[in-house]
Amino acid sequence: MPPDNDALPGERQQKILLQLNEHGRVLAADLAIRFGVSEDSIRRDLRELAARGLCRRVYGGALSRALDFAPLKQRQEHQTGRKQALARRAVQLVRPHQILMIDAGSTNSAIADALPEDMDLTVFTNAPDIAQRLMEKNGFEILLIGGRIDKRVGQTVGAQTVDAIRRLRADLCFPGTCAIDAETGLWSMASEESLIKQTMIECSGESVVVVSNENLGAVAVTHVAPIDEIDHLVVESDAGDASCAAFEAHGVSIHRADPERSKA
Amino acid sequence: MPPDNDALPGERQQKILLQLNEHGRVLAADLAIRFGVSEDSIRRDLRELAARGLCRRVYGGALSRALDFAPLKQRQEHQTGRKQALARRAVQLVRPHQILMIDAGSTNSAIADALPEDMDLTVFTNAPDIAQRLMEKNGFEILLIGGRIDKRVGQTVGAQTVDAIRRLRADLCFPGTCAIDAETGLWSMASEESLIKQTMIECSGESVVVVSNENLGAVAVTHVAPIDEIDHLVVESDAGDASCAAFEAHGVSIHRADPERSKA
DNA sequence: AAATAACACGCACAATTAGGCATGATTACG
DNA sequence: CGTAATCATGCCTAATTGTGCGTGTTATTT
Repeated sequence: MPPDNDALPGERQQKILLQLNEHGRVLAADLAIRFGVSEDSIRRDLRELAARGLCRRVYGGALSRALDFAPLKQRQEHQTGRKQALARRAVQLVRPHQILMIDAGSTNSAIADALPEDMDLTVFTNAPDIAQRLMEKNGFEILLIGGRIDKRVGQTVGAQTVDAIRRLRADLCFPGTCAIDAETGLWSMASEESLIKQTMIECSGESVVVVSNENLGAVAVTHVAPIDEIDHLVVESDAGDASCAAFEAHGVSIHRADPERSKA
Repeated sequence: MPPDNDALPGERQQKILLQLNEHGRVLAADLAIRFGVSEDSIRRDLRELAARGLCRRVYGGALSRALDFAPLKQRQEHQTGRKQALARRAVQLVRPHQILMIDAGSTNSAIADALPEDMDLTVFTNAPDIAQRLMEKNGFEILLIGGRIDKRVGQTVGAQTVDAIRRLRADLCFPGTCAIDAETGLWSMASEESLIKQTMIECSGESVVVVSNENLGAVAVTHVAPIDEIDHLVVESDAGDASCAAFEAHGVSIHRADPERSKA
C-alpha cells in the first residue's frame, strides 16, 4: 500500500472507503501507518463514516456495509416510517401519463408502493422487487430491464443492463441514492451501480433524488453525477435548513416530506 | 476452511453468520480453531448473536434461524403440497454447473425454491418472482430477461424478451405449462406466452415439462411445441398409467413425483 | 449413576476506544 | 494585512471492550 502522507482530511476518508469496499474491512492501525497520522484521527474518520452509515464500526477497525444482507430485510421493515413519508412526498412530483425510470433500493421500493394507480404511468425498472410490487397494482405499464443480477443490491447490473437502458427514454428518473452532496453531486457505493444510475439519469428528462437525513451532505465511494444534473431533491421533514439552502443555491428544487404522523 | 487468525472481533461474528447461513449450523470447537481463539470467545459470540435473534443456540454450537422460517415455507407447502412434490422431483433432473432457463408460473416458482444451493447453477428467467426467490439463496448466477411485463402471468413478454432469449443458450429448460397432450404436444393460454416458451425450448438442450394431473392430456389455446421437442415429463405420483405410457411411446422420459407425505 | 463434554460466571489483563485539552494549520473577515 | 474563529491533529486519561483462565454448574452420553 502506497503511503499517502499528504492526503487531505476529506480525501483520506474517501480513500478509506475505497479500501473498505475493496477488501471488505480496514484496520485502524494499518490506516494510521498508511496515511502517516495517529490512530486517533483514523478512529475519528471511522466514527464519522459509521455515523453516516457508510461502514460498520468494529473493535480494531471497520467493516464494509456491503455484506450486511441481514439488514436487507431490516431495511424493508425500517421503511415503515421515515421512508414511507419520503415516498409519499416523492410521488407528488409524478404527473399523469409520464414514463418513470426507477432504480433499485429500499426507498425506491417504497416509492413504487406509493405510486397512485390512476395516472396511466409507464415504469422502467431494473429491480425485480419493484416490478413485483407494481404488478400487484393496476394501471401500470411495466418494463423490466434485464441483465445479470447483483443479489447484494437486488438489481440487474452490467453492460447488458446499461445497453438496455440506453434504448429507453423516460420523463422522470429516481436513481437510488447512496449519498448526495451540494458541491460534488450524487454518489453511490459501487462502480457498477454507479454506471447504471448514470445511464438512467442521462436517459431521463428530470431526475429526482430522494434522500434520508444520514445521506444528506455525505460522500460515498464512486461519483455518479454532478449536482446540476439533479433537478429535484426530496428530503425528510426535519432535514437541516442549511443543507437544503446549499442545494437550492445550485438550482435544485427542494421538496420536504410531511412530518411523520405519530400513530398507534 | 481458511484459518482467520487475524479476524477482528466484529468481523468474526459476521463470518460466523455467513458460515451459519451456508451450512445451517456451526460447531463452537470448529470455530475456535478456525479463528484461533478460545471456545469461550466463540461462545460469547454465539450468545450475543442469539440475543440479537440471528441464530439459535444449541449444545455444542448454533443453528441457523432460517429453519425457523421453514414453518413459513411449510405453510406454502401445505397450500400447494402437490406442486412442491412435483418440484422436488423436477430438480433431481438438474446436474451441477448447468445453465437453466426457467419460465414463469407457480409450479416453476416452487422449482426455484427447491433448487439446491451447492450446484453452481446459472439461471435465466423472465419472471421477477423467480429472480427474487433465487436472490435469497446462495450459489446462483441469475440473469433476468427484460421486457414488457404481462401482469396477468407475472413475466416479461413481447419481442424484446424473445430477442433477449435468442441470445442465450441453456442446458435445461422449464417452460411453464398450461397443458400437454401426448399427440399434439405442449399448449399454453395466450399467444405471447406461447412465443416465449417456444423460444426458450429452441435455445435449450433439453426441455422438462412439469405438469399437474388436471393439465395432463389436455389441450389449451395456442400451440407451443410438438411432443418430440419435450425430453422429460414430471408428473404427480398418482398420474394415470395410461397417459404416461402414451407419452413414453413418443420418446418422453416420465418422472413420477414421490407420494405426498401425510405429516403433522 | 458415573463420566464426559459443554456451559455460564467472575476475575485479571491487555487492547481499543471516547472525551478532554492544548497546539499548529487553515480559513473567514474586517 | 492582521486578528479571530474554526478545524484537524496528537497526546493524555478514564472508561469500555475483548480475551483467556479457573471454578462450579448443567447437559449429554455411556
